[in-house]
Amino acid sequence: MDYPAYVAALKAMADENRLKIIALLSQGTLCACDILTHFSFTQPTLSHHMKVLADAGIVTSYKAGKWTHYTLSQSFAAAFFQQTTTLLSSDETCVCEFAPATVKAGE
Amino acid sequence: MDYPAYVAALKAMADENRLKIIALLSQGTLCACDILTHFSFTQPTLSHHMKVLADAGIVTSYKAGKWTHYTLSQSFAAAFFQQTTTLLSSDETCVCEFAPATVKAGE
DNA sequence: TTAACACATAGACGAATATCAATATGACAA
DNA sequence: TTGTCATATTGATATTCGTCTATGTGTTAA
Repeated sequence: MDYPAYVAALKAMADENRLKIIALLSQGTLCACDILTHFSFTQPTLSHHMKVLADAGIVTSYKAGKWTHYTLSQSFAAAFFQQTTTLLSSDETCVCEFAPATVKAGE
Repeated sequence: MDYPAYVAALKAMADENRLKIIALLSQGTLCACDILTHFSFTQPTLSHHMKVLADAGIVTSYKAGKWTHYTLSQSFAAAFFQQTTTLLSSDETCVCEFAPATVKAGE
């Protein structure tokens, strides 16, 4: 289990506005100006949120003329499902891989 | 789609230490002292993390003598899977429910 | 070239957060 | 009762984060 990668995705998703952006993009590609019409924050704030989502690999983007188009990454969606399943399924043995710590037997 | 509820879960999960606590608890119930042996932070910090997880409904707890036992909530796991599916599946029409905004047709 | 548009970047500010040391609470044991 | 153990709470600090205004960059149109 790659905890840092999964945490990065969770952090990027853990904002209501970014979550709604993801929901919008799950319907298909949109340009920034179209996304912005659904929210009340400013354009620089949207630009910041899109950068967070792009840095986390959640969305991809390409420029076409004046417009930047954003698309939800399908490989992200697949990886996120996989990691969620790995985390919450009890028949995984990945749990103890992250810290031997000081687990002394019988003490 | 209950965005605030899903965001609350994501925020609580978006910390590497809490994620590892969830992974530990996916194997079964543990007391706070057992969880603590897997980490290098202090006991008050663990207490804080467990409160965050409990407040988000991710874990439940009960006291037995001196020990507090924590268990991963199965209803949380089910709800989280459901919400993740709803968010990332493109054949959902829940996307536009959160903000009519100023989407003027043709302008 | 000049203006308007779409978007990004810089810098600032307040709020939230992760952590710690110190202390409190409550249960059990001697 | 007194001490020890398990856990929670308090208060402080450093960092991160979401948002804003102001400005920069690059594209298209007149």
